[in-house]
Amino acid sequence: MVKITDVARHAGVSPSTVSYVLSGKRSISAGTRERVLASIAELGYRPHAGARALASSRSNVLALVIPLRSGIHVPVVMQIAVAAVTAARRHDHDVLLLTQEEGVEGLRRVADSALVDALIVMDVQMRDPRLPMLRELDRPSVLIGFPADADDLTCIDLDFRAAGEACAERLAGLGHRSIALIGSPPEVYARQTGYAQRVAEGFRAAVRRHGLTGEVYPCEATAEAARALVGRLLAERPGLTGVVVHNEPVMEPVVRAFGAAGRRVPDELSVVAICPEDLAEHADPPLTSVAVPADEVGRRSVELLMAKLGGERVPAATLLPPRLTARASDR
Amino acid sequence: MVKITDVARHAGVSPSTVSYVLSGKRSISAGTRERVLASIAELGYRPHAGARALASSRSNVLALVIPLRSGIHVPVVMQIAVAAVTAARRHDHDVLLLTQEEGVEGLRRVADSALVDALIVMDVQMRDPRLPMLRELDRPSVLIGFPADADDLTCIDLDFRAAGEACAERLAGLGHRSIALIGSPPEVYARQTGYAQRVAEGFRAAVRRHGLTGEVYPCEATAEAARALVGRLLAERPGLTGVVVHNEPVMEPVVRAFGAAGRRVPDELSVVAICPEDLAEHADPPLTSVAVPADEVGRRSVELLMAKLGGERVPAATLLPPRLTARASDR
DNA sequence: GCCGTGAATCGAAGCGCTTCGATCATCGCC
DNA sequence: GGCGATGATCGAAGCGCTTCGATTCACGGC
Repeated sequence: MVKITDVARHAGVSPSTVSYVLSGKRSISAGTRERVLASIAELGYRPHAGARALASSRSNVLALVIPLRSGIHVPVVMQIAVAAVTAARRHDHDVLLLTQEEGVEGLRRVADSALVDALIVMDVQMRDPRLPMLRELDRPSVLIGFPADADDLTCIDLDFRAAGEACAERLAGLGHRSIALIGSPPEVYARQTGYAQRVAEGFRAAVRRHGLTGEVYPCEATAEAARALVGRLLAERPGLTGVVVHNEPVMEPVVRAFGAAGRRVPDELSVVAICPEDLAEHADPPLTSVAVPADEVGRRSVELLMAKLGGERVPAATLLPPRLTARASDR
Repeated sequence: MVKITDVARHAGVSPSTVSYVLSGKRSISAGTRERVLASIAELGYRPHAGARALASSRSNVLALVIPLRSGIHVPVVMQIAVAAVTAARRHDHDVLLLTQEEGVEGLRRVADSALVDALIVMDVQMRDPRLPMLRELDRPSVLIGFPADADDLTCIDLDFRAAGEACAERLAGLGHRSIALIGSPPEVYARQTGYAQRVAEGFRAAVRRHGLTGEVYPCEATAEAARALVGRLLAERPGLTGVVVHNEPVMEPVVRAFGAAGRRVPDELSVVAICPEDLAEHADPPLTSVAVPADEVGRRSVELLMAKLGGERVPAATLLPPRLTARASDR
């Protein structure tokens, strides 16, 4: 293994000079910098991560806690994770993967052992047991999702309330009077996951404001459940002309089931989805949708953490505004 | 921050004794051990990860490289990742997440900087550019997937050839004479991803052995593509009575499309899938399938690495035998 | 009663890096 | 022409842990 003293000797400088070349924390003459960098390249030197962490009390690693629960759409989680890793690398950091299962204790472990400098926690619940721990930790964190009592914690997410609202508004604007929201699986509402409730709230608010008929229907994330629900809607809500779907695995089966019952999309039924952009684009027909900006959530979580690590103050709440893209599923 | 000297003082022993209590590398009297453990608990001591890594030249972190490519089923990747993290924790290790994007250079970086002790590389291609690097690295690695030239590298995966064979065998055993394999998207074959080719090989071998009619049909991972392909099969292969599907997003649309064309599953068409167990179970009808054992792959990758880190010799190839579970989609 | 042996513990060195103060040369300025 | 500033570099301390002798003590065998 080649170490900093090897580089120093090879370049004819002291180890501290090599360190300063690498960190840029003191000025170094151009000539010396060149020589040192050349030696580093020639010898293939990589600073020892542990030694660096020990001396600088910075590990350059972020923790990312991913959810394991049912009812959440796995590709979105993955997309956030990949975006976070990519963003972290741009800031010369790496990402340590933790599962929900590790719980509160896991957060304390990686923080107290100085394994990580900061934490990103996904799928935060309204009353999340991890919040007290995150508050008392000496390391910065960012929550993806909004708990009931966020106050001093830094949170980020799509503004799901506004998203639900925007979808209902869209249908109202197109003249629909009887609409429905096909939402997350019942267990997601049951465990007080903020985003599902907020979509429903926003939806209901717009329904009220426009004097529409509109209900919220939770739905299991299976094609079968989707078909069953569509059957029920056809029976109970004969005048239904517009549907908002916020449940990825169910979107295509819903469109198909309505079609099979003679309610073709978009001619006899308008559909608006809340889902990742690519899913809406590649659907048949392409769906008018509010994008779930997973990439942006992942990337900005990291950027918030970097700012905090740099001593900057950041806004406590980052609510990404919904962007609705009109496609071929409504009229 | 509480450190080992604090614990030592509190327990009335030397730091080295605390260290030996924790590592178990030397014998410690029961009384001393008790006292030290009590002090650790009382003070809430956590060894500093960086210091430990520096002194012991072990970081207790594994790298996991996940794929980003299209055509691979995201939930399987996630399942492997979660299983790997869970298994790693059981062995007191953590997992660092890397993306394919980091490439060969990323592997060298985390290995040479001693950030990780060992590596797991997913989605290995037949001729994978990362192989030479992995060979010359001084750290152990495990590949998920089999490259063309694996020789000294440790690899693990489902035996996809045997899986393809088992599915065709199953249909042959039920008396079907004209069958098809609906496979991965064309780009997956094009980039020489071993598993897709191996399923096809196994399928063809069984077809030949039983004198069946059987072809392989790549298929994009969209419902639309599935319906188009089913249309084509109905036209080109009127005598078709059995189908093997190895393409998760397409399974349900295929069953539906055949059903819509009057070829109900299982009465007029038998379907056998290669997919994760839960997907097959929750399909409608539940599908006879060979399980893709993502959990086991993740878990055993970690166990192989742990064995290697412990100096044990491990088999170069671990081919998990396919397990076919009969359900309601064939007869 | 002495010695060898093994168990239990300690002290000190050292892992590879960062960082702080000190040193020394250079420079512009009054 | 001397002086404070500024820039460039060095040396040494120290980050918190593991590990390698060395030391001490108790005990059994002869």
